[in-house]
Amino acid sequence: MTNDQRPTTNDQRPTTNNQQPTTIHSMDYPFAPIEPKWRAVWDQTGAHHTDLTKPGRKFYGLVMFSYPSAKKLHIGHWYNFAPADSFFRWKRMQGYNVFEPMGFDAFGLPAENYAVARGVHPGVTTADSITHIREQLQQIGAMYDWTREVNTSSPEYYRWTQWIFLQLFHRGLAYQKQAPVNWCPSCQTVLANEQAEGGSCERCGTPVLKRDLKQWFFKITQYADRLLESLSRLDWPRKTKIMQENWIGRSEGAMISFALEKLIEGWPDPSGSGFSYFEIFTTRPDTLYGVTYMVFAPEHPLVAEITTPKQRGAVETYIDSVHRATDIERISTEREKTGVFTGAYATHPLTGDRLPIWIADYVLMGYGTGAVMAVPAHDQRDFEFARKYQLPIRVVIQPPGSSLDPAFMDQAYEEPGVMVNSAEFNGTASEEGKSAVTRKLTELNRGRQAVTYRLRDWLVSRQRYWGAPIPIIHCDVCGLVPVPEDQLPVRLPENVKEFAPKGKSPLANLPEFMDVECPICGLPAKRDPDTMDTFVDSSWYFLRYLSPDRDDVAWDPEVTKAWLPVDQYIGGAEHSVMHLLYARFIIKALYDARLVSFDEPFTCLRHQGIITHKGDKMSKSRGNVVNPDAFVEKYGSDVFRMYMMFMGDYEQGGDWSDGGITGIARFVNRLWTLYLNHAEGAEEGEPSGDVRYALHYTIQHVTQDLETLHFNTAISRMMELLNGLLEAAVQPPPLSRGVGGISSGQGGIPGLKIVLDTFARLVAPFAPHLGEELWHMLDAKRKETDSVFDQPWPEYDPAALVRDKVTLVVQVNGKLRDKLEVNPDIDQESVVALAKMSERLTPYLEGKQIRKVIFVPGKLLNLVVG
RNA sequence: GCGAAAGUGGCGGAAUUGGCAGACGCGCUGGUCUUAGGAGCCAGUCCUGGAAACGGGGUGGGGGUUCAAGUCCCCCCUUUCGCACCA
Repeated sequence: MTNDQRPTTNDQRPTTNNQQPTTIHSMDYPFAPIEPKWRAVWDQTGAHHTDLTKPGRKFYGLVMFSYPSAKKLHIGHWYNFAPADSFFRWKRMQGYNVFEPMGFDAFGLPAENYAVARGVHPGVTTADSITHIREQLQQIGAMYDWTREVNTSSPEYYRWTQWIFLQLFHRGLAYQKQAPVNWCPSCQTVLANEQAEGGSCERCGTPVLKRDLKQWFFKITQYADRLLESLSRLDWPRKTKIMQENWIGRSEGAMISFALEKLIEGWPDPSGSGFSYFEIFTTRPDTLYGVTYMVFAPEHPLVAEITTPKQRGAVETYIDSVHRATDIERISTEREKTGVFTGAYATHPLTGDRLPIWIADYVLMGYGTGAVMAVPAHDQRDFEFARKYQLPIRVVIQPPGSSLDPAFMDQAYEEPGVMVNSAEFNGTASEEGKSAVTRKLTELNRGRQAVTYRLRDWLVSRQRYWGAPIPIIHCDVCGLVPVPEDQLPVRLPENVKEFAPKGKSPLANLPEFMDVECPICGLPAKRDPDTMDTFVDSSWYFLRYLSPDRDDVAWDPEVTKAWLPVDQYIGGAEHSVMHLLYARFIIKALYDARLVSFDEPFTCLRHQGIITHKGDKMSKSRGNVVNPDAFVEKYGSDVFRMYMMFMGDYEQGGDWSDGGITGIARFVNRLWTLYLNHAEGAEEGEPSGDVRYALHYTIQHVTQDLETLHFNTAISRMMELLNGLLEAAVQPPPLSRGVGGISSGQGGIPGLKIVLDTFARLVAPFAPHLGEELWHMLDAKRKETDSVFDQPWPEYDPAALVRDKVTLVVQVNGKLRDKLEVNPDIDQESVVALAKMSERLTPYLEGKQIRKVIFVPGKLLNLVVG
């Protein structure tokens, strides 16, 4: 960015006498009548109703739908929705057929907790909230196609959520299993792993407990590799992709079989040796010779089988204490590792050594096989444990150029090195050793190459009322029986009195809900009392937006094929893992079932930043919540939304301050005043000179900035244009002013009409009501039903951006010493000649030798002298 | 501990490929109009010396590369976010 390109800078302008404005009537932009007027017109003309049967150049613009957990739309919603709408409106003016839907993620704990707190049925409070929020949403003036609104808590919607569950069930992707799961004692329900990050409930912050319960899972782990692999095809923030990668947590290594010293029923004995085998996963098969003991997770099913009578008491006491600990305590890395010996031994697959088997809480049942080989010399956790319980430490990887003595080690050596004490592998580099050892184990049928993931299956059942009932019937004879599709939806009973959480689903206490006939055998059977995780609802809402009224299918295949995937998805980064990963999984599963023709739902994703207030996240408890309504009422919706865009980088977020909004209000007033005074009778014809340059400069930059969601700088560029126009229109400046300014050379501005028409179109996506109003002010013949949003987005003419004079910076020894007004394609020789003549440069050049000349055409000359 | 991003005036924030640091806005100062001004308009506003012209310094700290560094490299500090015994 160089000054000479700035349309409004005029640093060489001579001071002029103050000339009083003659035509400016200062008055405030009357948003109060104007904004509702245009909203009514848009409603009337169906301006925001997208004809989905004629996609044309389609553009599916999506924001994360709102969560009616309270009655109010908060500033975070505005910050997500309003700038996103500006982007989508711009797309529309670029000629895209834009579809911008809105709906309500109305099921779930927050909505239910809100209802419970007030003793009212969640259906009532939700409907109430939706009514209020919809009104507030309408104030934004966004292009929402309200004819396609969805509400995930309506039977018309959750019927199809249940249908999707059944599709997964039929494909073996929805299954029930008994497992230690996260239990939130406050919400009285189980949670998915993603919702219990760090051991606390994602909703209420309560530490979660482990409970062994039978629950429904979606087999997302089956898609781990594909979820990982197709990330590379997505235009998503790098950070979001990394988070998903980390969450999936692929790691390569080996599965290795260790023999027990006895035979246990149900456990493999492939060699018929009379001993059972168990597997462990390791990423370091090269350290296999350094194993000195084995560790099982306390929950490991073999523990009960192998524990010797002598150790039984200690083992049981230990397991008990582990179960009482919350996950927070258990996973804290601060805490010293604890464990206990089981009395049992395993046999090393290569050396035949006896290895004591311990249980310890640092081994997690949910990862790998729930058992590990312990190599204290080369794994810090094993090292700490071995030191504490005086277990042997055996060095098998030697660091380059030195040797390790276990007696003097104060931490494990985890880096690569050379294998030692490893029989035939001695001297092998550890990296190479990984595959060499795995190969040997494979030959001996005692191991294999393997990949494991951190990702766990998605636990989807919830012991709560306000959700979509799981469409499964439990029959003593037939087992798990899917509810026949023609019987969907399984309606959530409405006349429930006690929906507060009690540890099991409130539905379990309703015989009229629970008791059914088995659809297969006709005998009495029970419904599943649990409801689905809300993230199931939100994993497919973008499909339903396209066919919200269809009661024969979940979505219209033709329309879906034409409109999806979503072209631009905008929402909070807090959904980087959960919602976005779940939705990707559901879409891939539906793709495999040939129910959709795309396997990634969101081609391009961006996150808005977070708006803080006084440095903190806004929250009721901090008392720093900014109420958008107050500002909308005072300044109007356009000013409010533009200020949010102007505050800073959209993807960065920022700190709210009341003061700054006046800057935008002034801008809008000044712009409005300009049109008020000049719209009528503005000079026809083509703009020329500096005005033409400034206009095209603005078009270029606003366009570029919108492309990258840099709303703040786009608005700055428009402010510069306005400042320049006001100066030119109000005070015809002397001819001699600097190149940067707008000068007409006469009283008026030639081509002002075109300038104003273009400006109205530029500002329209940012301030839709204002844009519409300004555009209509320009031509009395324009009907109310004509819309600026049906006008083409202005295009800049590169020729208009070519200047006949540019400011060339002259440096001496890298320091700025002069500026020259020159022809842009002037050559080095001429510039040096000009520089030598410059009086300002004389003191720096006199008596010196020019040793080097650096010339950047049209920009800079640097003379190195000495 | 690991991973990612960021640190620029009183404040929010701008600055293609390294090429005029501080655009735009808030706030502040002075002026103007006014019964009044917390409205509008005009001028000024990184720090520092100077009446000015014009100098000197300056993008978290330290070093380096370069004619030239907010931007590239190395070390350090701080903040935010994410993950956190994942074998």
